Amino acid sequence: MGKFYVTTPIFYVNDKPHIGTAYAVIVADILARWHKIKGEDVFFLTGTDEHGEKIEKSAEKMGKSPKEFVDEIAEKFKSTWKELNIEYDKFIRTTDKDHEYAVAFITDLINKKGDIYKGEYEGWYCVPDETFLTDLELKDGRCPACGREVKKMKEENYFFKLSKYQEKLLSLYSNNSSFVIPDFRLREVENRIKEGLHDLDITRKSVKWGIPFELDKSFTIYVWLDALTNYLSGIGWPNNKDFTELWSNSVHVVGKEINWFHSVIWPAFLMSAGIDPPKQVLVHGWWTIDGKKISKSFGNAIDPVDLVKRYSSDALRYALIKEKRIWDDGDFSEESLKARINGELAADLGNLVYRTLTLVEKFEGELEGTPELDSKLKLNKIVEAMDNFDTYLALSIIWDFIKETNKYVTDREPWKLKEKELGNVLYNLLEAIRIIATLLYPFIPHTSNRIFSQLGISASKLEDCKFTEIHSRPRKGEPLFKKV
RNA sequence: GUCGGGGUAGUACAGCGGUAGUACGUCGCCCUCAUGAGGCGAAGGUCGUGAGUUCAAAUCUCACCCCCGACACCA
Repeated sequence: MGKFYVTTPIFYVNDKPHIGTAYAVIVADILARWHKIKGEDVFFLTGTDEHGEKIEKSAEKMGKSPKEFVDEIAEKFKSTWKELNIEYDKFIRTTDKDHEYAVAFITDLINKKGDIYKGEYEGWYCVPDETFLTDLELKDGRCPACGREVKKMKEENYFFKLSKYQEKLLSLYSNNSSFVIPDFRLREVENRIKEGLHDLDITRKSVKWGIPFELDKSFTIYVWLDALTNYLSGIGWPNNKDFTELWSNSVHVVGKEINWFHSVIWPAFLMSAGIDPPKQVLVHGWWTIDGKKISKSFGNAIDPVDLVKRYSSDALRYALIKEKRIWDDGDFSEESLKARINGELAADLGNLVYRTLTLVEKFEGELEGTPELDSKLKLNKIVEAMDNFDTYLALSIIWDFIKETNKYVTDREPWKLKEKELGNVLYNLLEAIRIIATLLYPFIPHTSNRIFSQLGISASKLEDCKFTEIHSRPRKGEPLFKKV
């Protein structure tokens, strides 16, 4: 049986979940469920990144210990994912003991390889951002990220020999052109590497809230070596010996701002530790809200839980996927969400199921016939699109089939038919709906399950997406979507 | 600044060498099983600007303008 391992970024607990974080998790959930209906053995990992000075300070500001603080926020993330109907297998926290063990372990492997050295950093440091900066990076003498003052620093630090892996990384990309999806993100990273890599600082001296750096206890491990290792510790590395089967089928869903860390730094760490790189990094684009960038502080950072409560998790999931391709940027607006609920979910899909089941309930004959709609189903194209992570295209092709099915109703005018002729049309409609519900399951699982239940059947798999025989007696239920 | 993406119908996008397409919106028609749902049709674009290559350019080349992103802790 095939395996599939999908991860989301682990989210920094200094912030609440918003539409952007929710998006990465929804994409991963859709991929996970897609592989499940393909009959594969799936593992879906998400979690939270909980170390660092910012967390320490935020906790202090709220009069809490860092541990109390991160416990609370981790719960907030978990409950949000529950609202969004996210079916993850494990929620990892970087404060988990087994994760901390794995980080110490990989650090040791990298050190034994001779890739860690003590060096001296001289330059600028932005305290609130915990970031070292070069002269070039400063903007008007200030931190380019936050605009605050920087101070001159001369500090000993530990470095990872990233520069040593320049050629190896480039050959990883040329031997595996789909390592980073989409390809322009691979080129972006490739070009930057060709400009030259410099070694990476991997420790912090001033930060207490972190994993101790075993080589020198006066330091803690800085974010990337800690956070990235979650993808291994999440599936039981280093003690789980058969983690390789999952690992060789792994996909990291990440935002474009952290592509560099996942496509360059992470494989370099792994090469150093003697572990294969993940199979693929899927880089998603960003959302604007009503045309404006998501502001970190407040304002337009829409709460996904609020949207779910006012509409539904399926409506939100559908709208986010139907709005843009994964790697594109796009705009989210409640207006467009409503338009999709009314025009697509309610009118195309909901109404199709409802009108069909009304006809079925009035009909007393046999639900059997000859497949007539099967030629309209472009199953291969859907599978191909999904395998290329083009969820947008896949969903569009499924929707074409829904439209064809509605057209079939108009063309065959079942309200004028009776007996065998009517039974044949209803047979075609019910089988089409069953297949539609199956294909939509990864995207809108709750709705699919409601359709299955109205059809009187249990959930079906991708291999069942063909016209067969009907053995159940469907019963009409509530409309799937109400207009808003 | 360097690198990358983009600029196509009112809006969102696809097409990437051979008579400009899809969805939504707008307008008209048909249907009545259905959630005022469904189906059909029409209007609407000098494809960012300028030059070049070609029998032929949204598509290739060059220059320019504008928008967005990455540049080492923004999902």
